[in-house]
This record gives sequence, structure tokens and C-alpha cells, in this order.
Amino acid sequence: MTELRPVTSSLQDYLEVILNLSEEKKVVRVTDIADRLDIAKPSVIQALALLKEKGLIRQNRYGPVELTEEGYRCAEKVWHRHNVLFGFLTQILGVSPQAAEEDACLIEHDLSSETFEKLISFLKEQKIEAHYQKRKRCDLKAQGPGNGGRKK
Amino acid sequence: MTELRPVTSSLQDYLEVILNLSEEKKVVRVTDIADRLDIAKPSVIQALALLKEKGLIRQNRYGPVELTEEGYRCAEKVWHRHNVLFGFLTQILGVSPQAAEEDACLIEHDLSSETFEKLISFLKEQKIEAHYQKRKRCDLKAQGPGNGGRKK
DNA sequence: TAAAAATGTTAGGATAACCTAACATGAATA
DNA sequence: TATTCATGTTAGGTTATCCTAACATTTTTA
Repeated sequence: MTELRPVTSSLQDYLEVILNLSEEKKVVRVTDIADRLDIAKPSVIQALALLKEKGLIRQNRYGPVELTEEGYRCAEKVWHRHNVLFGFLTQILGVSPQAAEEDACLIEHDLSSETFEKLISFLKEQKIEAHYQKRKRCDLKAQGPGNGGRKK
Repeated sequence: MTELRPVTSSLQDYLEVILNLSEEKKVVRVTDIADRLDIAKPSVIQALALLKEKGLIRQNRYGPVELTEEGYRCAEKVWHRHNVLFGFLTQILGVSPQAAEEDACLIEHDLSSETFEKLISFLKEQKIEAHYQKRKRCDLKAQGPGNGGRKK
């Protein structure tokens, strides 16, 4: 009876973006999410319907989008992973912020917990506290045409 | 007129497995690929059809599968990335071989060239030549029920 | 060599994640 | 307030990647 399907990478991306947007502005709307992810609005609507089913967001018809407690926890987790990766890529490997941002987005969902734990330990040993420095996702778009988006 | 679609992550996985299998045995067959990837044979057939279209493999009806020159180059590239990642994860981060194997598989297709270059430089600095130590994919299955496969 | 087993293929479906076009609603404004 | 415009939604597709069931071919073996 409960939702059986997992929270896919794609859905995690939506949660992450909703979290970021809600830190930037009072209310988060479908259009904001669509713009940020560079995805058509109907696709966003469809994804939001799934997130609602799973109890991760709340949204009334034509209303703004909000994370539930559980949705917030889930989004924070992904965002934390994102920051760990971003910190590692930029500060240890010296990857450019643009590439690091994109790469972090791509792999943040996939890596095992084990690898994440080891990565965090490694960063601590190197006295890198990168994972505490939160960055806003919007920085990405501001950094020029990095083609971080999807749509053709 | 030429093949327009890209060689997706999934197709790269097939090429990689074909490369590995062809180093292990005289001929590579549909069943071998299906077993290794834990994917149903019809799915393999379908993927092989696409790889043929792109000129990356050769296969006659009911016959064995072979990489073309281009297919071989493509497979080698992915396999090299796999090994770089595996080396980094196990030797720098201390991740277990099982988790490293799975994680490498998941992200080998996604990371930017920039990140790969930096990663290779980093490994060189650390005197780690991990990317030269080729491992056979089959090691994975031998390492117990790591659930590296896909099928339910 | 005929039957059985293994292997390869075709046909038809499902699901996730996108899309465009058309329509509905709500907010801004002339 | 009537119109316009931004925003949200529905309906109906498309593509990639997987699946099962049924069938065809090849290989093995009794």
C-alpha cells in the first residue's frame, strides 16, 4: 500500500533543488524548479506528483512547493554528499568549480556509503573542511555557459 | 545517415564486458555477456544490435561477438577509466575492493575528462600506478554475493 | 542420427524520465 | 472589471533500457 518505488537519482535532484531554492526565496514554485533544472514544466509536475506520493513534498494545486520533514532530511543528505564531492574535487584534485559542480551532480547519487565515509575521513585528515562550506546551486548558472543543464 | 545516437553508459558497459570476456576466453557469446552483466539475453541482443549499427562490434546470426577496431578503442578507454577509479578508491581512500568495483562501474561513464586527468596526475604524485594494474571484471563475482548485479 | 539441452532470436510489454501542444487558473494591469 | 500574461496542469508522445514468453537454431549426447 505504501509507495514501493525508490527515490531515484532524478527525484533526488528535484529534492536537492527544492532545498536550494527554499533557502534562496520565500516560496518555491514549479517554474523555479523547471528553470533551475532546465527541464520542461510538465516534467516537473510529473516528478512532483511522485514526490507527493512518497510524502517528501507538499503542494496544493497551483500552490508553492514545500519539503516535508522527511523530504528535507533526504534533500539534506544528497546536498551534503554534493558538497563533500565538490570539496574533494576542487580542493584535493584541483578541478575547476564548473566541472566539479557538474561531476558532483552526476555521481552524488551513485557512490556507496562506504566510499563516502572514506572520502570524508580523507578530507578530515587533509584538514579540508570543504563539506561545511555550503554553496548555492545557483552559483553554477552564474559561472557562464557551462552547459550544466540538460535540455538540448 | 550515420548513427546519430551516442554510445550511452549502458552500451559502454557492454563494450567493457566484451573486452574483458575476450581476454578470458576464445570467443564471446551472448550468454556470456548476459551472465556477466546479469541481464536477460534478449536485452543483450538488443544492445548488440545497436553496437553493430554503430560499427563497434561484429556478430553474425548465432555467432560469437567481436569488437571492431573502434569498438576496442572505446572499450579500452572505459576500462582504463575503470581502473583509475578502482585504484584511487582502494589505494588512496582504502575502500574495499567490492565497493570500489561497484562504485567505479557506476561513475566511470560520467566524470568529466578534466576530473580524470586530475585524478591521474594525483595518482602519479602519490606514486600509485594503480591504473596499470589490470584487473579482470570476473574477480567481482568471485568475491562473494556483493550484489554487484542488476536483475532482481 | 534423433532427442535433449543449450544458445540465440523475435515479439510484445513495462517503466522512468523526458518532451510538446493545448488548456486552465490566478495575478497583474489597462 | 475585463483583459492579458505568467504560471500550473493534462493529455498524449518518445526514447532508453530493461523484462518474459515463445520460438528458432545449434550443439551435445544417448
